[in-house]
Amino acid sequence: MRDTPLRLFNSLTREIEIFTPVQEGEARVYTCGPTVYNYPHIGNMRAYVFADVLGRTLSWKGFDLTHIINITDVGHLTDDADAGEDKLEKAAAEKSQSIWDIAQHYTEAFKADARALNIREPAQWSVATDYIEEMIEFAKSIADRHCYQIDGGLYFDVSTVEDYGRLARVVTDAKDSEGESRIGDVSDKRNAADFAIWRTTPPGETRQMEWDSPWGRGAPGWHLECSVMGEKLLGFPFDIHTGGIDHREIHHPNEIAQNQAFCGCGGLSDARNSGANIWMHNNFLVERSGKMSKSAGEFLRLQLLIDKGYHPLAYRMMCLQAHYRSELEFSWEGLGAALTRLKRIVMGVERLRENAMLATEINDEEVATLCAFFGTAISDDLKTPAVLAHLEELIGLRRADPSELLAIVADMDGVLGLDLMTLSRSDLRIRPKEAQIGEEEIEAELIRREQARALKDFATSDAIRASLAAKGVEVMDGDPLGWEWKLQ
RNA sequence: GGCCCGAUGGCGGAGUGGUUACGCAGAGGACUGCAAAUCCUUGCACGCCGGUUCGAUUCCGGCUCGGGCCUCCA
Repeated sequence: MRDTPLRLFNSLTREIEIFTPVQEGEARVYTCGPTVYNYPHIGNMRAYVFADVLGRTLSWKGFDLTHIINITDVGHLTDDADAGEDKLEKAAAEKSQSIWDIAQHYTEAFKADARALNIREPAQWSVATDYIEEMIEFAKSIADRHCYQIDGGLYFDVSTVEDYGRLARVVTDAKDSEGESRIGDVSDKRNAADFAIWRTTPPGETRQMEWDSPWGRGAPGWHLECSVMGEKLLGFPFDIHTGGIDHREIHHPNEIAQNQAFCGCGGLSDARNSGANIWMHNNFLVERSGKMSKSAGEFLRLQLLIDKGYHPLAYRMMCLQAHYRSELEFSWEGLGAALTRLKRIVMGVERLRENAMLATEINDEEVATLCAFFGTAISDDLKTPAVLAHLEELIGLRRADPSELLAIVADMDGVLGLDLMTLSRSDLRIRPKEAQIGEEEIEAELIRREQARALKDFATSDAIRASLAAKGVEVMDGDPLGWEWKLQ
């Protein structure tokens, strides 16, 4: 099962390809990380759950994984590519805090969410502002042949590389900015798609984050950091570059163009010229009102789910139930369904651990078949929905040795990352922040109720149950926990 | 205006040229004083119109609807 060839969808070729590492036995992966000017919403986190499953799968298959996730703490603008304020500068101004404090705060918030979702620590969280010198060096090396300077700074001329925009499948006539494009001020760029490599600070202004460069004092363009850190930390070409599907259209084509310029590479019919062999993109988490957006004001944070009582891994389960390339619809009902599913799996694992299911006759064939299915599913472009189905069937097998099943579950969970071996039923108890009654009080009431039941005073016991129900507590006599908060 | 994607049962979400995963919800059963929880079993679907085919949910065309991108965004 481990040696089933790993097949992954490459956005660059739009085809499923067999993963073949650049370096035998190694896997080097770069994931576009968050811009830390605000809290991440759960849609943002889907990208890292996906990248984590990819990384876990590579590890599970025995590759020596080097995973880089960057932290973007400079360079993102609030509106179009040339005119907006830097998001971080803006956030800092609004809170009248140091931009560095802002970045630090939201970086920690992001990492906390990642931990809560069981996203493994990458080999390195690479921070953009730690690589300013390298960015300048990188830019210098491509400036003569691929860039030009205008008022806003140093710009990349996309017509100087072959196959610009292939990843996006955009029929970009670089020379032609006519048509109905809604981009307003295209300033004096040579091509509409040209982008900033280095943005100079306008005369008379000062920014909290700015550096000297051969093109004037200013800050790097957003696309530069990923090229530089990818090259520095992993080397071109590395194996896999991941990110959200939105990056397929602008950020990654630009990054690829920079990479081509840097290594003097030709066209993209050879994927390696892009800097990475495989480009992978996860689709969005959406809600009825449309795509989640940071700029739309309120957004769903992981902490909100936790406050409502959901274990964070319920959200991970929700992600795993859908294929990473499909849009996934978020709803509270759906999250509840994922939590219930996770709970039942965890209870099944607990049952195995207690050896509650004693096998009467062993049928190794069933086990072997399911293991093979698992290997096939995860190797087939990370089909986690199928993996979950196989896992549940496996846990329910009657004619199998529980300890053997347990070992297999542990192995599968190495890929899924749902903490199935350590999570317990009680960990998954719904825990709303806004509970109207304390746990001690509940326990006391339950003792009273048990006493009444012992005396067969069902009127009293039912009254206690009803009064607890009114406070959002559901009594469950047959459950190891005894009681549970109700959702909502 | 341009480019692209999707449309599967009550909800979410897989997959397939012929026997249509799975989860949640629902139903029935076991258990329970009852209920809940749990376990077992189980009903329910492939947007519309054509075409290809012995046969299409699956392939092709059109239509309708929904969504995304073209501007920062996972």
